[in-house]
Parts: sequence; structure tokens; C-alpha cells
Amino acid sequence: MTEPLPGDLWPDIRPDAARRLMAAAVDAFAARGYHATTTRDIATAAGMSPAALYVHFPSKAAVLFAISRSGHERALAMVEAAFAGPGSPTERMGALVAEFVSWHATKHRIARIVQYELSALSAADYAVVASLRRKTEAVVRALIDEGVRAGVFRVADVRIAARAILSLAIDVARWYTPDFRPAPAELGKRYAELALTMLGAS
Amino acid sequence: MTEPLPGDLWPDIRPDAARRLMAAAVDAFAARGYHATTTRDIATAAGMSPAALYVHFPSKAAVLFAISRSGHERALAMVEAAFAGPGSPTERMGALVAEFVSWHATKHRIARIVQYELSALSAADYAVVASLRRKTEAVVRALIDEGVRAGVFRVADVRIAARAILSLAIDVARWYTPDFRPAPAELGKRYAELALTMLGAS
DNA sequence: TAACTTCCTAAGCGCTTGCTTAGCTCCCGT
DNA sequence: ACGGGAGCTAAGCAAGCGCTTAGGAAGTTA
Repeated sequence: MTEPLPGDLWPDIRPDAARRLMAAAVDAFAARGYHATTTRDIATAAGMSPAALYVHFPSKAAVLFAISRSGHERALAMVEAAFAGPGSPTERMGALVAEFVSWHATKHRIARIVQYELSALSAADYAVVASLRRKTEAVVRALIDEGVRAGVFRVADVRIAARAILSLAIDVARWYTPDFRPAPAELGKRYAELALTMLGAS
Repeated sequence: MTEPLPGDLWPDIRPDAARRLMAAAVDAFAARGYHATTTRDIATAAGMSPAALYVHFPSKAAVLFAISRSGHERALAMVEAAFAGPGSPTERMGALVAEFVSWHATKHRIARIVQYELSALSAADYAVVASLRRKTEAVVRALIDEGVRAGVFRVADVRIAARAILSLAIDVARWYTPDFRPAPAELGKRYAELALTMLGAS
């Protein structure tokens, strides 16, 4: 059920027990959803007693927020890096979609929480991640805009095209399972081609 | 919050109170999720006491299943009708995507339960809707296959293309809100064009 | 009128939930 | 040697959960 946790995940979260709790929460939230997961589930999966969670987090909601926030920040950073990268709008959009899709597959547990547990966040917590989400979408729109102005993309409506591009990637988190072939990196490349075709790229 | 319930929804569900309970459950499940919704929420929103729910349904899970099952059946019927309709593969695929997207926008509350509350179903209930989901996906694959064989679609991988087409439509349920413009019918047409472009339709 | 059926409610039961409290153990600095 | 903080647990509390029980109001049939 649980895959080995990469050591580079949440390097800033200390102590180690807090990271283990977050990793256990990711598995549980992704599999059953935030509301169906109990604090006992999380603590037990991390090898601790139920009370241990409250040594490191003030509440169950704070665990969700920590996961959702860092996931949103990672997603935005990826998209911004692809936008700022070298190459034509076509090349940069291809790289953006390939990496975004690959992330939604590889980290589909985190991605599921990021994309599908927004309604479980408090109003204050939601405001923080909503701002990150708006920035992410704005970057995609800006890149399509650039391609349209350069004459390499042909789309009827930039706003809808951006939504469609993001939908393709985000929805991967919903259906992806680790046994799916091709593997995430190759899947990302195929989706990048589909996305560029959809944008009418030459 | 609640939009007027179309009279043609669940015409087979009797008595009227059972339909009102299902409608209230749709609003609550779609807004907050199955596990965050209490039986008291549903009954109160339907204008009844908490115990009234158990006059018409054996459990809260049965309400979810009734909603999910009828939603899946409706979705499959739509897709099958578009497949069996008149016209070229291009025309039929355009009609399929347009209608499927329009449904995911108009009925986004039901669609959200259909697409995002699968993990809340019992194993037995899930088996029923999973069968309907496989049939739906198979129809889309068959139509792409037909277009590829007829030489009007150009895709590298039929399985992945089918996933992408379905992703575009399904994800609409996640982000759509009633104030979004263009309205569902027009949104469906724009998405149909994007989908056909993605399939390399001439 | 009387018996029956349908649809609903008031009250509450047993259990689980998120979270708290009090106290223990181990390690580190001096 | 010993004080003190960090990290953890056993026990349990108040609140809310899904669901049950007993019974009542209203309409229908004989």
C-alpha cells in the first residue's frame, strides 16, 4: 500500500516524526479522503499513539493544510520554471505539460489531496492555496497567449484552452495507479503531444 | 445554494419524499463530500426529521448508491446514444463530447458524486458502478478506433487518447460553477472542437 | 365505525470522533 | 550528579455520529 517515502520530500519538516506523520496522512487522505480518516489512523500508521499527532501539529486540519500547501507550492514552482525556461512557446508548453502530468502520476497521492480535498480546508487555509492556484492557472494562460501572439498556437478561447490543458493533467491524479503503463515520464510526453496538437501547434 | 430540481429527475423514485431526500443529499454530498455530510444534514435540508431518512432508505450509504448508480446509468446512456447516432466518426465524437461536457456542467453536483465519491461506496456497490464505468470508457475507445481505421483520426495511442477525452469532460465537474460563461451547451461545443483537434480530425 | 396502511417524529442508544491532561522516559548541558 | 526540555503514551472527556424504537396523525378500505 505505502511506497517508500523519498528522502527529499519535505526536507524542511523537522523532527523526523512530523514527516512520518505527514507521510502517513498523505496515504490515508488520498485513499479514503480527509473526513473518512481519523487521527488514530494517521498516528497508528506512523507507528505512534493517537496523542503523538498533537505534539507536532495543533489539529488534524493543520496536517491537511501542511500537505496541501507544500503540494501547491511545488506545482506552482514547476509551472513557473517551465514558463521561464529556454525555447519556443511550443517547446516550453511541451515541457510544462510533460512535467505537470508526470508529477500528477508519480505523486498521485499528494496530487489527489491538492486537487480534491479543497473543500475540507478552513476558509483561511483555502485562501492561501487558492492564491497559489490562481497563479498557476495564470502562468498557463500567459504561455498560451504568448504562443498565440507568436502565431504558433491556434485556439478559439485562451481561457478555455488553459482550463483544458490543466484538466488533462489534473485528472491524471484521479485515475492513475502505479501499475499503469507507460510509466509517468513517458505518459507525460504523450500527453504533451496531445496538448500541443490541441493547441494547433505546428 | 440549491437550484430548483428538474421534475424529470428520477421519475421512477417514489414517493415524492424519497426524491426530495435524494435531491438534498446531492447538494450536500457535492458541496462537502459524503463523509462530511450527516444524515441530519440531509433530512433537515429535505424538511424532515432525522429519522425520516430511514423510512425511505436502509442507510446513508444506500442514498449515495442510488445517486451514483442512476448518474452512471445516465452517463452511459448518453455515450451509447452518441455512438449509435448518425454521421461520420468525427460528427459522432463531436456530439459525444459536446453532450458529455454539457452534462458535467449542468449536472455538476451529480457528476461530482459520480466521479469523486467512488471510494465512499461499499465493495458491492462499487462493483456495480465500476462495470458501468468500464462500458462507458469502452464506447469512447471504440469510436476513436473506428475513426482511426477510417483514416479521419490520427492518434498515437487509442487507450491514452480515450483517457484524455474523458478527462477533459470529467474534470469540468470539478471546476464548473453556475456563473461560468459560456453556458453549458456552448461550453460543450468548444470542448468538442478542442477534442476533435486533439484527435487530429481533418 | 373500526381496522389497516403509509408516512412521519421524539427520544435516545451505543459507539466513535477530535482533542486534552497528567505523567513518564530519555538525552543533553553543566 | 542532576535539572530541564523534548518527545512520547495511557487514559479519558465532551460532542457528534449512524441508526433504532415506540408511537402518533392522516388517509383508505370494509
